[in-house]
Amino acid sequence: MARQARHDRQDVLGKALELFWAKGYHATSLKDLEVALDMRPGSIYAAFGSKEALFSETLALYAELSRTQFLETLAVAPSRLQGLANHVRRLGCTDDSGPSRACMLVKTLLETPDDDPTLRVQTETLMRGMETMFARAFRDAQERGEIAPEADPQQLASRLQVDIFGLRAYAQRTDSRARVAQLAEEIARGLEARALA
Amino acid sequence: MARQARHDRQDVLGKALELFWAKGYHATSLKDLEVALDMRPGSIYAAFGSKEALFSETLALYAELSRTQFLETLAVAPSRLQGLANHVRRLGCTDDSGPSRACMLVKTLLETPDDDPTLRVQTETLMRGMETMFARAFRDAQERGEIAPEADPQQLASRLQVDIFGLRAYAQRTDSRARVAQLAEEIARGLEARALA
DNA sequence: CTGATTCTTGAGCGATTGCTCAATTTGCAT
DNA sequence: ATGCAAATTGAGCAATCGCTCAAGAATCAG
Repeated sequence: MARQARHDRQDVLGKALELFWAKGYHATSLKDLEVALDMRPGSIYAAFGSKEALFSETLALYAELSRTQFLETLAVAPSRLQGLANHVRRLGCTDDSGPSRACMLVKTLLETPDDDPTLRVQTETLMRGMETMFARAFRDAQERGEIAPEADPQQLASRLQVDIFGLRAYAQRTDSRARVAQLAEEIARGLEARALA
Repeated sequence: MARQARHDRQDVLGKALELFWAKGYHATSLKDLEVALDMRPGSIYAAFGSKEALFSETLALYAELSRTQFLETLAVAPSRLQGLANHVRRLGCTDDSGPSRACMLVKTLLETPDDDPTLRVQTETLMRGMETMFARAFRDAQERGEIAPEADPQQLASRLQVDIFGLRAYAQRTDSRARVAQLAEEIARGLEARALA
């Protein structure tokens, strides 16, 4: 046996997430990371391989956290449709605690060149995963008779993702928390309006 | 008198727009610009002052073009509400001619750090201008009796901007033109559904 | 032509980028 | 204590970044 690592890997990833989420991939330098992670370049590269690989792990962590948050909201709600609506409401409450009001996946997608073979594919995959989760929730809602049987869960999921992408980009635009919350509320009500009876 | 400039300024700005829109501000290097503009660094700096200043002019041009495109669509339409709906439809038709499917303003907003004193403010201002234009169109529609008199034009404009931001980010995500067009159609129909009588 | 004026060039500046690696430090088993 | 192995360090590499400026090229008036 030998020396044990000074940092917990998950802690480090959390710190990196905060930084990358706030500044974006390109604008974050290794100097920034050295400070934020309290690690020297050698340690960072020993642990993660490259800046891109670290970012990649960070992005996966972000998606996992988002996923967990959504599933929690869904589990607590009295119905699937209510869960979906409350998820939107929750996204609209910009409690200023997060590193950015915008979605990290969207930020990454928009700053990744079309021909990037790695980050781009990963981002699209994670987004597709999110959408699939939404679609599943809508399908469940449908099977439970919450929404019309002729509705298309996949289509509803795409539409919801558009709304969420837009809402969070808009949240980055404006300083008015109230307006963002109002928009989230409107989107949420739009979902609830699909409820049967 | 003396030597005349080799390049037309508007042409150059157009080329720069194409590049910046496609790659984003950070990911575009001066080498890239030298190639795209067919200008050497000295000329670029003599003409525009700095990379950021050039980007800024480019962004303003983008906003102006967007504005023009919207007003044209609005002018052609049989009603204000139809014009707004058709604008969304037009955005959904990703003809692949543009440098990117996403909105350059959103791309810029999301890659600009919160504390950037220049680009950030400009981007927000241009976005606000867009929203105001939408609000005006909704107000006109209201005065013409196209939509309910108790509707809030400003709120409708915000909601529309959210949809557009989302739609175009989603367009960047997926390869399926058909789905993007379908989503645009759905958003457009949502607008038209507000029509009275 | 000459001179004046403006535009263009491109080598190269200092700073920063992502990253490497030999040297060092640390914690464990013995 | 001693030796070993793993973790950490930080000076510094090659490449690139945005950018400058003295020198050259081009176009006018005379």
